[in-house]
Amino acid sequence: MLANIKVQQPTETQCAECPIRKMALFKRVPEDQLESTQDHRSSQITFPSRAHLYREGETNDFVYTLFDGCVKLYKTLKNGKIQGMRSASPGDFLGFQGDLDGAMHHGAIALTDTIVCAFPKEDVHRMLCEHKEIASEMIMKNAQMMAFCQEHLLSTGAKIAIERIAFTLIELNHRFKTLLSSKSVGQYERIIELPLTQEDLADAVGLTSIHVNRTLKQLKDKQLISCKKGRISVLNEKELMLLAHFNPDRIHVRNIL
Amino acid sequence: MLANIKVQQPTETQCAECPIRKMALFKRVPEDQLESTQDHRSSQITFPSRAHLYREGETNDFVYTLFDGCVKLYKTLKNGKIQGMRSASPGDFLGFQGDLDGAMHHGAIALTDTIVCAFPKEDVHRMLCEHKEIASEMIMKNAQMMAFCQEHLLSTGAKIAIERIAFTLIELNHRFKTLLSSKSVGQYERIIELPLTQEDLADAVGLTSIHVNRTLKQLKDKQLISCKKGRISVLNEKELMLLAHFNPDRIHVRNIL
DNA sequence: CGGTCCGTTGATTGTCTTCAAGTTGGGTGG
DNA sequence: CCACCCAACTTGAAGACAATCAACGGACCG
Repeated sequence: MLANIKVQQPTETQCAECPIRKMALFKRVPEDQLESTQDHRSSQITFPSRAHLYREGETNDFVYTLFDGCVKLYKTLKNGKIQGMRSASPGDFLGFQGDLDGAMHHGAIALTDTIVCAFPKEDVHRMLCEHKEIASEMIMKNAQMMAFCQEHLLSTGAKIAIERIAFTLIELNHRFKTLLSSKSVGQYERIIELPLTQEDLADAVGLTSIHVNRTLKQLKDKQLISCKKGRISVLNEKELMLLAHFNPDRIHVRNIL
Repeated sequence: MLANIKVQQPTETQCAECPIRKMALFKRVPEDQLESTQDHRSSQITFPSRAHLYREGETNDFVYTLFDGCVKLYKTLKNGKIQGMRSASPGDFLGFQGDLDGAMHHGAIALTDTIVCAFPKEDVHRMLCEHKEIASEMIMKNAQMMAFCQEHLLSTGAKIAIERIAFTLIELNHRFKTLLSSKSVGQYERIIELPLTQEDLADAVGLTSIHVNRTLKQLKDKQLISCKKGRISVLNEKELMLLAHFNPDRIHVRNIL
């Protein structure tokens, strides 16, 4: 469970000042009510890279809003094969599933040092009832996750290796780029280093890391990406988007509720 | 068999009498308020087999609760390849996506003659705000759809052909079985004919229909299934579940909100 | 009776996996 | 500082699995 290495922040960010709130679950909670939502929050917790937030098949008492970092959500088969569900980025809501009290349907492992805001699951029901802004936002977040999951499924089921890999890279790159450009008013690193090992990428796209390695080489030869240990960077977004059949409008959707 | 349980309603079913309401979006709306939700409903609509409820890339003014029948939800790539997202069954909520007014991210085509309850999209916002029971149910339905989509992704990304096919068949069979046993208090056809052509199944699992045909032959040889034109039946659930790595508790989850 | 949709089968090709060995680079402890 | 270690990455060769190409059968329908 939480027994992992967790460190309390010396000073916790207050919800009212939270820089990612505009993309998190409390987006629509009026400023003057934030104090009460904050009561639900048990704490900010940090996880070092490669630590588990929770494990597949085990129960976990918290849900999280990802505050900073990158977290791999994945499932496994009994034969050991892994399928990545999503590389979560700041603002993502983690750990919610239909049977809140049951064993987790997937695992979550930090790809970088990570900070999350934790909420006891027992409060989730109350939060959703008391704040219909949260319920609305939950519906929208879920719709976004659904859109992503379906594009991921399309990618995995109907594209060839190089297209799938291009898709996963360009989607994550696009997501981080949007985040960074909204955080820092000015400019941001034009080239982002995605915190993925080739094996993480292999899990995400449903291929072996060996074949991912060979395919990445093709992409490097075409100057579309660059790699170093545990990092992959997108160099040519336009070409990758074409290769990937990537349309940001299908995934990164503006909310309507 | 599916075709038999469908009853064409000469007069439209009233929400208060709706036999599938307990699994639909209005599950929790108090009896005495049903009249107002009914006002939102524009009509029951029937679609013949192989008609589109809506098409990918086009806009559509309604969302639907599937009342009777089976509907294939799918996406396509520009090269023509199709990936099935889900075979929807009665109680499923269709056509909702984050950008309600935008072009549909997926298409929906009837696999059998189908009856849906249609709701104008412009009322969706109001419905969710006015009835928090609907909002809650929406959140739960979405969690279920998410769980399914993720299992489907796991299946597509990490299993071999025979396992994927077994998974898709046993999952759909299990879903229909649950529906039928709750509809008819007494017994139901023990063997269900799933309304899938081999090509539909191929789309769902991300394989060619030729390879699906060969794999189905293996399953027939093992007496696990039987086929006729446009119908596939599960004969040995237990064996198929093992083959498929299928765990109903991961997908067909009891609600908690 | 011809047409069409769905299913079946064979032969061939190609993508991806598996097995098997390296190599590189960062980190650690002597 | 160097030696060592380990995880991540790289490369080659062989084989498995699924796609493609091609042809045919059978049921249903107008």
